[in-house]
Amino acid sequence: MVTIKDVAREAGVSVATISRVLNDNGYVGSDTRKKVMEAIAKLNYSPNEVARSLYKRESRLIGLLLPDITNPFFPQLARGVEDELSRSGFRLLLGNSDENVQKELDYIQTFVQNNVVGIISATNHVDYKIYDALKLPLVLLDRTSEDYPAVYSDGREGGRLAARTLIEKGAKRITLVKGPAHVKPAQDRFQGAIEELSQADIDFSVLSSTSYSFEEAQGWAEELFEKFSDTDGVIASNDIVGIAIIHEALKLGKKIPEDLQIIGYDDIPQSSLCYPTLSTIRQPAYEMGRQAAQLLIKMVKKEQGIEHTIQMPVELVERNTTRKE
Amino acid sequence: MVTIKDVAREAGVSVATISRVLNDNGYVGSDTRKKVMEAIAKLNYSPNEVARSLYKRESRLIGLLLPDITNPFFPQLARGVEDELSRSGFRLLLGNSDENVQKELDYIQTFVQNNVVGIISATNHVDYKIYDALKLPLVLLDRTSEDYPAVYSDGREGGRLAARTLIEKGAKRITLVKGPAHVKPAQDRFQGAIEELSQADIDFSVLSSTSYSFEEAQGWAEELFEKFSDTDGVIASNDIVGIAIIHEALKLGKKIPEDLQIIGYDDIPQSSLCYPTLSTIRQPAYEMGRQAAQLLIKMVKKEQGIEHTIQMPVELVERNTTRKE
DNA sequence: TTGAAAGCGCTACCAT
DNA sequence: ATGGTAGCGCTTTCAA
Repeated sequence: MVTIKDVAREAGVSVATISRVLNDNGYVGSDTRKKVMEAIAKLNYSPNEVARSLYKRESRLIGLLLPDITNPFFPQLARGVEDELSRSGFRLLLGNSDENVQKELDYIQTFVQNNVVGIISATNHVDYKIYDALKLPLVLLDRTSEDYPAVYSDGREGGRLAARTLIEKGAKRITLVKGPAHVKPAQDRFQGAIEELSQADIDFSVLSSTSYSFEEAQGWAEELFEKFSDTDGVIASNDIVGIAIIHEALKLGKKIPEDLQIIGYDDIPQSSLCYPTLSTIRQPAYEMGRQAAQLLIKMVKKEQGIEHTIQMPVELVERNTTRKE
Repeated sequence: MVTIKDVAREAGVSVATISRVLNDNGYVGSDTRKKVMEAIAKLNYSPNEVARSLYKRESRLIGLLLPDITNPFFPQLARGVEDELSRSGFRLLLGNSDENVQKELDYIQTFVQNNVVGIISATNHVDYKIYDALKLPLVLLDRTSEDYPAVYSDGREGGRLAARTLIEKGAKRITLVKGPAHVKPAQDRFQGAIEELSQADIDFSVLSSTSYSFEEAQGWAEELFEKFSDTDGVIASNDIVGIAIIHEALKLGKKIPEDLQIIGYDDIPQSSLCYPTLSTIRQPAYEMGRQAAQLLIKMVKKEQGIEHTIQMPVELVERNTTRKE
């Protein structure tokens, strides 16, 4: 390992001088600077971030906590975060919590132990106490909060929009699939849908799905048609479930969207690749990730007048599981 | 921040003693140990990993370099890596390279600067020189290599299997979709398929797709049917492309699998959720991630008799885009 | 404009 | 069995 001392020796100056040119502060004579630059290049030196971090008590690392990167909504978020972060030279320490408080605690702890300069958390099973004790800038992602800065999309409006769309397009016996109770955004969209549905002259039923995993989605879909076989409009708790429902409906010989309309939530990439393509409420996941990263960076830099929460708009994406006019 | 000194003061012993109980080495009297434990608990102390890392010249961090977490094959890999790594107390520094050599270099550099104890790389646009200079344990993932330890699945056999399956199931005019030339595993499966196809009495054509992105997959699908409209069997370069092809075929009114059989590659989660469900060659992505992590950990621990490469088996998953006997 | 040296929090060696 | 202390690689005073 080549250290600052080696560079100092090579350039014939002190380590203090090397540090000055590295960080571009303090006075350095132009010929001295040149010598130093040459030595750095010659030895192919790059400073040890760990030593830096120890002294300054802060690294260039940011902790990102996700429920599960394997759920197709999150890679987009993660990518948005990373792209924005790396523009400012920050790197990502990644953890999957599986909505498990213990794992969440463990990750938060190692983030702190590694001097991360801030944390972005997209978990739902949040134990507030963890975060209250934290001295670090924190941004909640895909999650509303009055207590902490947060970036999320308008779930209630999304739910309303989904319901309104199905109503307008003539569905008469709507089934609303509710997501897991502990997942806050799932509840928001559910409430929004209920609201809209309640105001309309329309029959509807609620099916409760308690997870979002691929494996179980098919189970919910089967259950849905067993319990509500005559439904002609389904508001899915998210796109994964929506796609599973398409699948199951076709298996049962239903015509989409003639017999049955389906609307999903999220607009994950595969929603435009399934058949028929899934109409859905789009959350701008990548953009949400970017915004969260931007917000966090501002907090880290202690900029003034930072937004406390950023609500992103949702949007109806009409594809082929809903009727054209 | 509470440091080892605070704990020492609280417990009325020296920092050396604290360090001993922390690392469980050297002699510590049982009552002293007890006092120390109490002080640690009382102050809610947890050691600064950065200071540790600086002294020991190695952290508990591992760098994971992926082409793009947004591609649905990779979250599985990443999760396998993480789950295995975290069992041994390691944490993940994550980077997406976009197959861009400069980004790859940047990430590798910051990995090193942060004292990572090893690197797992799943990139294809590898600049060997980067890795040659590395003093760190390195495992290549989803990638064959004679020069470095690697974990990958048997792409050639996978390609053969895909072709054999279509031939056996009676496809007569097969179209083979070739993946991007710079993606090594894509070439392996392509070669395998060519091999098998060449040995059979069968007509086939090759369509070259130069990317794997969702956005472009549809384009390849359209192109495929423009150029080879009478094909009755498609070997897709991966599942994303396979799903796009299903989609396009249905749009054109083709019956699957009667008129057209399709076989994908990877077995990403959504392949069992599309309609009809996609027959495919499964790569055990999660397991590959785990194996890579295990291998790396062994290297880090300098265990003896470590495998140099691990080839994982591929497997035909028969679903509904191929005919039943 | 430059250098010497203290110190970030920890580990490990050498004393005792 | 325990304590003192040097030193990991760096940044930042303070002096010169």
